[in-house]
Parts: sequence; structure tokens; C-alpha cells
Amino acid sequence: MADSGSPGGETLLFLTDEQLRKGIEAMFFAYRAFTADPDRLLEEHGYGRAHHRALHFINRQPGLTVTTLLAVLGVTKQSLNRVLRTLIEDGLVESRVGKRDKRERRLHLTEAGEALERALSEAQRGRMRAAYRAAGPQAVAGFRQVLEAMMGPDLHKLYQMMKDE
Amino acid sequence: MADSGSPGGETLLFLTDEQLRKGIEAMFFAYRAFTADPDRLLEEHGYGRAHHRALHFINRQPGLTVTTLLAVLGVTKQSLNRVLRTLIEDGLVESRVGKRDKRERRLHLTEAGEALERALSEAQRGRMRAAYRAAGPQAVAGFRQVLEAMMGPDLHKLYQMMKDE
DNA sequence: ACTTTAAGTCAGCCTTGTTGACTTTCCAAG
DNA sequence: CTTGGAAAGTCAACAAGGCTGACTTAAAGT
Repeated sequence: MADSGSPGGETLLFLTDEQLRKGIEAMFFAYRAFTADPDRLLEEHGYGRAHHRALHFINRQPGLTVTTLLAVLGVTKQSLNRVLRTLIEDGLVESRVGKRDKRERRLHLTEAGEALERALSEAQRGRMRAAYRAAGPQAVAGFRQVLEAMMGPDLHKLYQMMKDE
Repeated sequence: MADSGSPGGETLLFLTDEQLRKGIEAMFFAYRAFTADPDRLLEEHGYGRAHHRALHFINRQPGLTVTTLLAVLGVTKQSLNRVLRTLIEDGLVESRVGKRDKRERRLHLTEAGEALERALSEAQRGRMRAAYRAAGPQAVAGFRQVLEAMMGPDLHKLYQMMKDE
């Protein structure tokens, strides 16, 4: 692998404080931009970021159970329920009793749910696509590598659970 | 600039929906991990993420004015003030009357403020450093490129305002 | 029959964001 | 030198979305 280090070193990166701080700030600003577009859309529909996250992962894994969604989102049952309830009442999400295990509720998006999810996702993907095109394929690979390394083993497991590319 | 056209093109990016969604999820999970370590520390001190952000940027640009900080953080005056007040009361931040313009308050960290900032930052930098080392220098460059492209011109301006690497 | 798991609910709390209205202090331009 | 606007700060009220704790119901598992 590309080496930059002194003699014999694997890859001595010059990780100055400054560089790391710039990375931290880049995360901060980029995340803000990253959520800004869907946030605008959500507001028009009277929803918040929490609703978006639920819609996203239900769309990704149709039929997932509440417990799984809980683990993926990393929030409490009570917190999720508030959000999930409105989505179900509004007819965006459907909760079907599990076939093998009748205690489980398997979550699905309705047509309306899929429509909103698509709109939200499209806003977000638009920005992501633009950034990818501006930065180029090499950069994209690096971007993903760093993010995956940053999330640590536990979250990486959840990350990989999601329908693969 | 990098082309994506078919024959002879630089590098055709296969920006499938799936890839973009994976990128979105990577941001989601990575950001969670990214804030988790300082969050733990903050909790012990009775502060929240908002305090961290204020400390970070005051440390970065000692003597910045409230208006500037407002712009950088992207929150309302009232929201910032609540946080800033406690930090000042607790002796972590000092607010000095501007020399040229006496309406301004220039913000500085006290010794105690610097100490906490260092601890918080160190937690965060630790994770960042590990991710960087795991991914390698090439990946790091790409990571930054994509994030910068993602934040858009307005935030990028603020980003660059911060003390350069 | 008993225990555990999945889901859901009620109540209450906290942080951090928002609006809107208003004051004080100070600079700067007319 | 007055007056308009900018910088800071404050009060009040509200909402989203986290949290804990306690408890119920239904269905599995043992």
C-alpha cells in the first residue's frame, strides 16, 4: 500500500491535530448539508427527521420487525413508537402480524409511504450524486472506506445487514 | 474534469441507487459513532452536544464574535445564548468586550474551557485517527473531497474560514 | 404451568431547536 | 449631534425527539 512513512513504517500518516480537526469539521458541515434537503421536504409534510429515518430503513428492509428497527435506529421503543404510530395512522406504514411468530409486527411501506420515501431519498441522493461526480470515483471509494472504519464494529454490522449493493 | 462518458471516458461512475443509498447509510452510522464518544464525556459534565460545538469553534477561532459563531453553528441567537450562558457561568468561556467595536463580545476559552475542549476533541480525534490509519492516506483524501463537495458553497465558505490546516 | 419475548402505552422529564417581541449599548452616516 | 441600524442579550412559549420507569397484553418456549 502507498507508504508515506519514515523508514520501514507501514504508513506513517502525518495526522496533525489540524488535519484531524479539519476532518471533524468537514463531518459537521457535511452532515448538516446532508440532512438539509430532506428536512425541507419533511417540514412541508409535517414530519421530522425521525420519520425519515424510519421510512428509509423500512423501505430498505421491507418486513423488518420493530425490534430490528429499534436496533438499527439506536433509539428507545417509546421514542420510535411515537413516530411509527403517526406513520401508521397517516397510512404511510403498514404493520402486519408476523406469520411464524405472531408477536412480531412486520413493517412495510404503503404506496403513499413509498412515494414519500422516494421523494426524500431523491433529494438526498441528488446531493450525494453531485458530490460523488465532483470528487470522482477514487474519492468515493476512500470516502466509504473512512466512514466504514469510523463507525466501528457494532454499527458496521448493522450497516452490512442492510441489503447489499 | 473527470468524465463519466462511456468510451474513452475517464472513469464511468456506476452511481446506482444502491450505491447512493449505501453512501447515505454510511453517513448515518458514521455520524452516530462520530458523536458517541464526546457525548459520553459531555454527559458526565452535565453538558450536551450543543456545548461541545460551541467549545470547539471558540477554541478554533479564539476571539470570534457571537454573530460569527451564530453563522457557523447555524442556530438562532436564543438557542446559542442558552448554551453560551451556562458555559460562561461555569467559567469555561470568557466574553470580552470588543476593542474596536464595543458592541461585540469576543469569545475565548478559559483554562478550564480549554481542558474540557481538549478532552472532548481527543475522544473524537482518536476515532478519526483510527479510521484514517485503517483506511490509508488515499482514502483520507477522498473522504475529505467528497465531504467538501457535499457541503455546498455556503457551508464550504464557513468551513474554509476556520483556521487552515 | 411458568417464564420470557415482542409490542405497545402512559406519564414525565430534558435538551435543543424554533418564533416573536423587546431592551440596551454602541457605531456611523447624515 | 441626532438618528438609524447593528450586536448582544433576554423573556416567554412552543415543538421535536431523545430519555427513564412502570406496566399491559399476547404469544412463544421450556
